Amino acid sequence: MAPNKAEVLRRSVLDAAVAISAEIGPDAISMREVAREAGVSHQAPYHHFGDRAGIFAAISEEGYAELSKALLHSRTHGATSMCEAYVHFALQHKGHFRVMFSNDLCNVENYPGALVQADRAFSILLDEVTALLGNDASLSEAKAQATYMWSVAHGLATLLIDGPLEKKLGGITDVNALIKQVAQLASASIHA
Amino acid sequence: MAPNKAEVLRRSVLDAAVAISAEIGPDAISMREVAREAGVSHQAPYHHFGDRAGIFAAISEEGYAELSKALLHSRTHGATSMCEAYVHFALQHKGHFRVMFSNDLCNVENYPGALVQADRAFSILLDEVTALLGNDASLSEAKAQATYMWSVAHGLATLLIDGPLEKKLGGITDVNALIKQVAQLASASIHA
DNA sequence: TATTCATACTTGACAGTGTCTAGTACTAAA
DNA sequence: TTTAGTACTAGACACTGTCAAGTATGAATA
Repeated sequence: MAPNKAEVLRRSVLDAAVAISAEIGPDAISMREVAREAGVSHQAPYHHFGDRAGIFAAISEEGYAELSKALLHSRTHGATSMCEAYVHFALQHKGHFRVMFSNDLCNVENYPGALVQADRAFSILLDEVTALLGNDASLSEAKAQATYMWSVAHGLATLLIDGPLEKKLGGITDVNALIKQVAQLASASIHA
Repeated sequence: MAPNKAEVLRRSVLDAAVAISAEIGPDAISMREVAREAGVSHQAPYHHFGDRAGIFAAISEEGYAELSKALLHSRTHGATSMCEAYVHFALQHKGHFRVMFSNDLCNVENYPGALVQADRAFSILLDEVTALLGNDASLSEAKAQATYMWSVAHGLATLLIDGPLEKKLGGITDVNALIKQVAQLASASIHA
C-alpha cells in the first residue's frame, strides 16, 4: 500500500525537523520553516502534530524506538557493546537524540506514545544489567548499576555531541576507540 | 565600593535568566522577559550582553567558574567525591548547568571568557585523574579515563535534571545515596 | 447520482520575539 | 561649558507560534 499524501507530508515535516535539529539544534526547529521545506502552508503541520511540542514528541517516540532496536541488537554482546551501541546511536541520530533529551521543549512524560518507547528502552538496559549481576543482587542495586551504565553512555554521548569535549582532548584522533575505552571502563565496574 | 546602577542591572538580568532556566529551561529565556523582570526597557540588556547568546555566554562563564570551585574543593577527597561534587553542582545550579551545555543557544567556543573557565574546569578533572593513575600511565590513557569520569558525572547530572530518570526508578527515595553509589562505581574503574 | 461529512489543507490575523536604528538623559573629563 | 562616552528609552521590522475561519477533496451514505 503506497503511503498517501498526508503520510508523506507528516514524514517530510519530521525529516526536515530532524535535519534542522542535527545541523543546528532542536531550538532552531520552527513550525513555519518545516512547513516551508515541506512545501505547504504554515498551518499544515498543525493538523498532524497539534503544536510545536507535538513534533518534538513524535521525534522522541521515533528516537526511543530506534534506540531500543539498537540496544536489543547489542545486548547479546555484553555491557561494553551495549554502552557503545548507545553512544553510536546518539552520534548517528544526532537530530533525534538531541530532541529526546531537551525536555524543556517537550516533556516526554506528557506524550503516552513517546513515553512507552522511552520506558521500553530503559527496561532493556535494566534487564541486561540485572542479568549480568546474577540472582544475589537486590533490585535497588540493579537499578543503581543500570543508572550508572546509562549515565556513562549518556554522558559520553552528550559530551561528544554538544559538550566542549572535542577541543579539550586536542582533536580526538579516533572517536570509536575512545568510545570503546570508556565503555570498557564502564563495564569493568559491573558484576563487581 | 558599592556596585553602580549598571552593575546592578547586569546582575538582575542574569539572575532573572538563570531563574527562568532553572524553572522552565534555557529556551524560555527571553530578552524582553528578563528586561521586564529587571524593570527596564526591552533594549537595556543589549547594552550589557550584545545579544541573547551573550546572556547565555555570561551564564556559562559564571557556571564554569562555580564548577571549578566545587571541583577544586572536592579534589582532596578523591575521585568519588569529585564525581559527587559535579552532580551536586548541577543539581544546585540547575539554571547555570542547563545553559552551559545547551550549545545550540550559545557555543561556548565563541566566547573567550566562558571558554577559559570551561577549560579550567576540565583541567582540574584531568589533573586529578592523571595524579590518581600515577606516572606509568600514558597521556591518552589519562584522557580516556578523565573522559570516562566526566561522562559518568555529566550523564547522571543530565539524566537527573532533564532525563526521564525519576519516573523510571519509581521515585528515587534517596537521590544523594544514588549519586554516591554511582560515583563509587565510577571511581572503582580508575587506577585499574 | 446527489448529499453529507470528516480529513487535509489554505489564508488571515494577533500577540510575542530578537534585533536594528535612532534618540535621550546622565556623568565625568577637557 | 563644552565634549564625549555610557547607559539607557522608543519605535520599527521581520519573524515566530498559534487561534479562527474558510476551502478543496474524497469517501460514505441516502
